[in-house]
Parts: sequence; C-alpha cells; structure tokens
Amino acid sequence: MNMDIFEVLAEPHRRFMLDLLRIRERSVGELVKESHLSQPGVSKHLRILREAGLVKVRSAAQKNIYSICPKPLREIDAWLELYRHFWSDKLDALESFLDNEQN
Amino acid sequence: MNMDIFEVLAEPHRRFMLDLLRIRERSVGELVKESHLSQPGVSKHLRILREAGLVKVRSAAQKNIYSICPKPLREIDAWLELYRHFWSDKLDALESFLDNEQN
DNA sequence: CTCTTATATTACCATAAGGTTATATAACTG
DNA sequence: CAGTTATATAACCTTATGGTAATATAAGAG
Repeated sequence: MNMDIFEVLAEPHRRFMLDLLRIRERSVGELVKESHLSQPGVSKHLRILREAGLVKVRSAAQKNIYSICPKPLREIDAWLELYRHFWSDKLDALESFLDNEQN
Repeated sequence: MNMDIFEVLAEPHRRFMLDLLRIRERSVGELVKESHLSQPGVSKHLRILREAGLVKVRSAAQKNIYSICPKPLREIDAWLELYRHFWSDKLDALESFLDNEQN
C-alpha cells in the first residue's frame, strides 16, 4: 500500500487508535472493544499504522500488544512548522515555553 | 462535502497549493501553471480548501486571487501537541525558542 | 489431542475521491 | 456588440478506501 503519513492520519479511526495507544499499549481485542469496528477492521487499520511506522507490535501469548511509535509524526510537525509563524509570534513562543516550565 | 481538515490535507496537491499560497497569493491560472492539474482540477481543490477555511478568494477583474488562511491548521497543531512531548523535551523547546530569536 | 481464544488475511462490496472533458458564467478588449 | 480570457460547475469515469463476513493460523487451556 505504501501510504503517505498525511493519508494515514486522515482516517478518524486511526487517529482514535493512536490516541488510545498514546495513553498505554493495548491488545487488538482491547482496541476492538473501544472502537466501533469489527476485528478485521481494526487489524486492517493497525496494519496501515504499522507500515507507516506509527505503531509497533509485541506478542504476548496469543495476544498482539500494540504500542505507539510517534517518530513519523515529526514529518507533520515539520510541515506545520512552515505555517506556525502565522499564528504564533515570538511572544506566544515564550508564553508556551514558560507554561511548559510550570508543569 | 464537509471534509475534515485532516482529509483536506491528505491530498498532496492541496498541500502543494497551500505551500505556494503560503509564499504569496496567486490567481487560479497561476496555480494551474504550477501544478500538474487541469484548471477544473485546481478549482475543485480550491473549493475544498475554501470550504475548510484554509484559503480565501478576492476578485480582481476576471481573475480570482486566492490567499492563505492558516487558522484551521491550529486543529492539526493541537492534535500534534498531544504527541510532541514524545520527541521534544524542555531543552528542545528552549533551543527552538532561541533559534527563532536569532532570525 | 480437542476446544477456545486471539489475530491476521482473504474475498468481496459500496462509496467517495480525484481526475478529465464539456459547458456555463462573467468580465475585460477592441 | 463579438471575441477572448478566467474561472466555476456539471457530468462522467476509474480507482482506492474502508467496511464486513468468512477463513486461516497459532497459541493457551483442559
């Protein structure tokens, strides 16, 4: 298939699955329960996420445990970077930096 | 149509057109020349970008001049924010802040 | 072993996206 | 006005995507 990362993220279910995996790793079965998709549907999306390098799998008994692999998101981030100055001037940058410091 | 912003950006031609408009506003004709699409093809994508609020039009004689409207990109940025901590710790934040200062 | 659980793959289908050609519309030009 | 330029819309087609049911595979459990 060889899907572009932007296309991969265009699918709402896939973003949702990433949002779940962002919290903690999950088995396919868990993902099926939390999505409104059939098991093959989930597996299909997981395959696309895998091929995009956004998740990795680990086997535990019969279960396949998926976890997030966020590196490829940097490509999106890099593209956005070209536009970020439109809404974030230097003051904003300082603000958000200080905000992060407080947490 | 009512397309999600992630879907809107999934199309490479549309990202390319935004990349052009990011530099400066352009007429439809100019965009046609710089893309490898027919004029209706370009108009179709422009419509989608318009409906997503990513570009705005201004008429000058028979020409329609399109310019960028980057606000909706914040939604992408906000989603990415949830993942950014994976690769950007506070040191990175300081670095990029200082980098921006130098320019 | 046999059964159950867990997941991936296959086959198939419906829909939507993206492209093009043809056409409508509208505004300059001479 | 008649003709040209600029753009949008309509109609149409092809393909890819995303969904499901059915099936294969593989690993526990008893």
